[in-house]
Amino acid sequence: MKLDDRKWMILQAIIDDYIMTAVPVGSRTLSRKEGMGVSPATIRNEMSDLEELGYLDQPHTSAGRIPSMKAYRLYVDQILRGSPLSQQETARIQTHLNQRTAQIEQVIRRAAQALSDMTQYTALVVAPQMHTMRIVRVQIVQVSPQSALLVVVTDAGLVKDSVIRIPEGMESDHLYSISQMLTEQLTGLTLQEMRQKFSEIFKNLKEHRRLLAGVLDAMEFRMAESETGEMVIDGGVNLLHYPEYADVEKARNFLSVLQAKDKLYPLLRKAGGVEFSIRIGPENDIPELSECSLVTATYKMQNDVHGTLGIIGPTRMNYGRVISVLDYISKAMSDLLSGEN
Amino acid sequence: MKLDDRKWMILQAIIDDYIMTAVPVGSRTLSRKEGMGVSPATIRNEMSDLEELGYLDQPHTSAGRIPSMKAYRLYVDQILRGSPLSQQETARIQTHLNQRTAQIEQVIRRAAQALSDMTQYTALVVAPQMHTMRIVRVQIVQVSPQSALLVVVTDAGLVKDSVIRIPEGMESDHLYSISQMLTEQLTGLTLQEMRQKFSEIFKNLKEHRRLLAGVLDAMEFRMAESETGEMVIDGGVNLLHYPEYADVEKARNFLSVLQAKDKLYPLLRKAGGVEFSIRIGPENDIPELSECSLVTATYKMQNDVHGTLGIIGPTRMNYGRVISVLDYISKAMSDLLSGEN
DNA sequence: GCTTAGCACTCAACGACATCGAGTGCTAAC
DNA sequence: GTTAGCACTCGATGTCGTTGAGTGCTAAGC
Repeated sequence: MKLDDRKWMILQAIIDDYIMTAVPVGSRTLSRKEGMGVSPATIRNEMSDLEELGYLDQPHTSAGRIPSMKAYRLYVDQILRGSPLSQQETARIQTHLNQRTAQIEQVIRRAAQALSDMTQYTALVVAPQMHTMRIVRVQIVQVSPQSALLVVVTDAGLVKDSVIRIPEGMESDHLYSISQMLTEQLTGLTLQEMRQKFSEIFKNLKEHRRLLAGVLDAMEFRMAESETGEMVIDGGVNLLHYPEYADVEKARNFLSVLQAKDKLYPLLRKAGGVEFSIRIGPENDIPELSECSLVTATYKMQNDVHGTLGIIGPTRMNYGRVISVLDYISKAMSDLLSGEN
Repeated sequence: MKLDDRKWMILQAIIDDYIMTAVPVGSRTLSRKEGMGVSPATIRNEMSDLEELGYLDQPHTSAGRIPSMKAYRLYVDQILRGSPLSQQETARIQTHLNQRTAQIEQVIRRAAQALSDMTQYTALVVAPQMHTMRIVRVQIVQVSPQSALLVVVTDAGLVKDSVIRIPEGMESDHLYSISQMLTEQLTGLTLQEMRQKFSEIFKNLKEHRRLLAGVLDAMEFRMAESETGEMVIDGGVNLLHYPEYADVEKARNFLSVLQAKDKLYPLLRKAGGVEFSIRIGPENDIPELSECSLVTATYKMQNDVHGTLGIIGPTRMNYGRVISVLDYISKAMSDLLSGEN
């Protein structure tokens, strides 16, 4: 099953060429290439072997060969760890990221922009999952007679806020003491655990039931939101530049999948944790994306909380480069998000 | 220049048909239609007249006619005020909007979803311009030793917040009194006027320069953001369903324009204020959108602050329906946003 | 025994060409 | 003023041969 050196070289050359051109590559083309000191005929023999081994596919009899999914898999496992980025490129990424990025939401959005800009594929970035974080502080700030801002700070340094309604006639001092109490009671709990605790709190503080119900409601809503909502997609249009999507039908399907964030989300989540994950073609479970590959990496915040960022592109994507870019940006994000906030 | 009844009826029939099918309509097709008691030949004569008057175009000699921009203009001016929506439809819109929509950002996002869902075109919604609003309250809430949440409440009921860094060792009480002072000083000012006032404040409170600089910075940033950033687009992919975008090139161009929000923004702004604005084809200034029409409406918040919502679709769009939907949703939004918050 | 030249074969892509049909404009009859 | 009839236009569609890149196989060469 192991490929000898020449087979491997030829396979690599085919993949490289196909990544560039998206056109099936034939023996002549290949033999003309630099450093390939053999005739087309020889290459044909080797290609024939490679096809039998399952590394090459032939769209139709009189066309060249294209790499199979198995070939990409091998290639990717071998190649992993792309060449480092040039000074220029890292600089370009930094200008993306360095634009006043205090809030996480912004960091995420900018990272997605940087990713799609640098790779010309479609970028996905998901925020860290909130329910693994622990509450550090809860504060309710009145902003009008009928509304207040609920601020929740977590141990990952994340600040989430939502406007809630409050019963008319609520006094500011009151809100303050309730905030104190909530902070005291909820500190150290995950948002999940918080839910149980709340029923307890409800019993003790009947008179503020309406207010507390609003608070709980808002927190739950935020959690639910972060199950699917906190994902940024950038550069969906990029893929329309590639011949794979010369057909509007396909283009539309692809873009529709991007729209359905709730389907995409589990895919990204699943890859979380490990440093890099590469899923080629049908390896990802969404049928509409069976002609795409998904490459993901992980970024970290404080206290082991982590999020995922990734690239979707055609299976023939430039894996080396994508990995380099993901590597760099994930590190940059981790630095931005854990050092401070 | 005024069209007699029959010409007008024929023109209308042509437009209706073309809106449905996107195929040039010929005299035979037209004469077969219900209520059109004349022969193809007669219609041909009328069409010939209409073409001379500039209401019809002919893509090529042996094809049917398509309505010109001038025809749409006439049609739209005549038709304005579409038929009201059915019970079912309004219900559908309400399920979109009624999903726990406290914050403006959410109302806007949901409205965009509702718009694109109901029309199957592309929806745009821009937030009200911040710099016309007046400050009602400023509050700084500490969330960690080095950071705080800056909350600004405006007279339109809008709440904007941003995380800012604060000098280490800042006391909570201090932040409170500074908040008080800022509220006092800035109340009633527009965000624009606020800037001048700030230099004054700077002089009086030298010791808190760093903090105040952070506050000013964040407020300015939010303002700048709201110049272009606060626009939501939904259903960009919808247009790919129409034959106008069967060509990927065109589809890509269109989607790219949507990406460039800063170009789109002035277009929407320009239409603000008036109840409805319809710009057909080249009437809007973006060349890439010369085959599209833009229909916009206005929604209101408290104190004369208003935002814009609109639909982009092919010139042959179903104007009647679009206007009905815009009308309904803009009113619903106004209700949601001015009644409360 | 591997490499390569030669050759017959395959097949998508492309262009030329005929056909088809929806649609037009014009004229003459109603 | 309306309509039937007719010749004409022209994009769309389909057929068919041609082209050329590519293959597999065989036999000669190193």
